[in-house]
Amino acid sequence: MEVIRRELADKLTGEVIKKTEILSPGVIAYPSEEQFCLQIKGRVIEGFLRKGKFLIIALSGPLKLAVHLRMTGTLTYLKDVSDKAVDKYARALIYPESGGVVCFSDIRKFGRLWLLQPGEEYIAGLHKLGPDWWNEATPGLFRERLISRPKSPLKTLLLDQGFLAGLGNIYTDESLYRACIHPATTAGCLTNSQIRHLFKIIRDTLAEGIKQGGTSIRDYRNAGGNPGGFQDRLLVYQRKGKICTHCTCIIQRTKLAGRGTYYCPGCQKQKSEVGSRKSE
DNA sequence: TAAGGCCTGCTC
DNA sequence: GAGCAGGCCTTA
Repeated sequence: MEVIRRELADKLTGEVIKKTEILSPGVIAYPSEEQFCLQIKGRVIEGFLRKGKFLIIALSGPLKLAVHLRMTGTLTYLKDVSDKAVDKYARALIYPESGGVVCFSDIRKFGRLWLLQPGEEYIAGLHKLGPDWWNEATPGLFRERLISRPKSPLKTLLLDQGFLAGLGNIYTDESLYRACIHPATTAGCLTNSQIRHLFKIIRDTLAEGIKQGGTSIRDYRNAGGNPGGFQDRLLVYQRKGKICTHCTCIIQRTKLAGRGTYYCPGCQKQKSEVGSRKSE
């Protein structure tokens, strides 16, 4: 989402919204489709913010357009408005006055848009988000929050958007692998130096993902409609049965916090027994 | 905290 | 046909 935010900010800041087409019922979470189209028309796009996995488009008024892509959503800016350019999973189209179209597509129909007045941020659940991993988190804050939930497994905490916002399943597994920490390790088991190390690894992993333009295992596309490159750099995620890049173990897949979870049984030892890598 | 639900498509 | 998928909400 950070990749998309940056691209859209470059292309669309200062544009005026001419009209909107809703192609799939239910894609507008709030307000009604009719009110959404009515209220958004003529607004100036003033800026692009992000909180966790939400994109927040600041509009004149002031209004906020919040977008969540969930699993398979994409938000692309197309210069060509013809039907050929808009894919069959397009759910909503937003037309800037100067041409082109912003296309919200979503195979699984989980993604949603909200048009919010000041004070209505809670309707999209924005108030439940913890500090953002990229913009707001600090090692001290991370430590403080880990201490408050000592019995929770790290996999659960890192995926919890109310704990700290922005990490999904891929970045969680990749970060824990890179930090040599088993995903079931409980927060209370970490030493201060491990906390600082994990914090740095998570930020580095996010930085690499952003630099690579995101992770396109299947459906993710950036705002230009192009795939990212981080999927080629994944070290554990979706590598079940393959050999660990650091030891001779086979990458395992299990289920934790209700999600498919990949780890190396050699590098990521369970709980109090923390793994290590001589090469690092 | 775990499971089910929302949806569709892909892989095995 | 079964199981899985970059997420998150509701219910039990």
